[in-house]
Amino acid sequence: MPKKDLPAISPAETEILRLVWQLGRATVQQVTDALPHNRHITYATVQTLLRRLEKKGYLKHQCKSRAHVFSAAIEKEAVIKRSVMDFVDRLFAGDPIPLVHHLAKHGRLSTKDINRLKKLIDAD
Amino acid sequence: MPKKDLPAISPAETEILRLVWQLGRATVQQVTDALPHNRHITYATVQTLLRRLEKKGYLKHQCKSRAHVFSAAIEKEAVIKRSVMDFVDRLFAGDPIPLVHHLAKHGRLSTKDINRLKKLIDAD
DNA sequence: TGACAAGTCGTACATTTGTACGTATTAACT
DNA sequence: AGTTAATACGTACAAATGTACGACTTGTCA
Repeated sequence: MPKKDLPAISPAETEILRLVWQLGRATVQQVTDALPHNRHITYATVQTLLRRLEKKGYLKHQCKSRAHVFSAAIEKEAVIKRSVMDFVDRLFAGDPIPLVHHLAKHGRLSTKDINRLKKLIDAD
Repeated sequence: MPKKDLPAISPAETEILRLVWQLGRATVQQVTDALPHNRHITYATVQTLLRRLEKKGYLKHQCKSRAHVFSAAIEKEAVIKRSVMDFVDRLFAGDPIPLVHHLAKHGRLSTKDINRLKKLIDAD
């Protein structure tokens, strides 16, 4: 059983963590390059965030020549689960329906998406 | 047109703001009483959070005798919209599908809910 | 009319967060 | 072997955050 009490993760850290998940494994440079173009933080900042994520237990790294290659230290699913739950609790008192409803209403979820989801659920 | 650049809202503040929305209008005491029982922060803390929310422009208050009665100063929908968008951007690169999928997979959304949502969307 | 309870207001303070600089180190190329 | 380009590491620091205390104020009730 993995540790249950991970330190909280801040918004900026979350953003960086997601990039590492997306890249699978990545150096500071690669994460920096993967930032959205409208997001302006320096290499050094990304580095700090990665270090903090590692200290908190979310990431680990191995050395590939001079550079550190970061990758997930704990299951992405677990992190997402907690993040989503926290978010839904805070903003929607724990009820996810209004959240999904909101997404649907604001054009972020199409009827097609809904059908897709239905299939996903039925497949369980 | 209302102000577009509201100061960011912190997690603890979000929690309190939601309670005010839920209560409609409420005193510090009422918000404190409305906290989940496992949530242990004092009256004074709630008060500080409410004050900050007001300074940031999310709440306003009127005086009812000795007590301040707080209520929303800007549309709840707008706040939720921004919060959800930020959250989805950070954790899911802006794609809401994985979020809903996650909710579905973890028993927080039933097939019935999905159907309800479908109706909601179709009704638009 | 004087005490009390309820409430606000100013303030505090340790921690976390966001952002980053400069220095030391080292692989690699000339 | 010396220079360079890349990288980590220690450190910084203002602002935001989470949490709360104590002093002052005032409506209320005996």
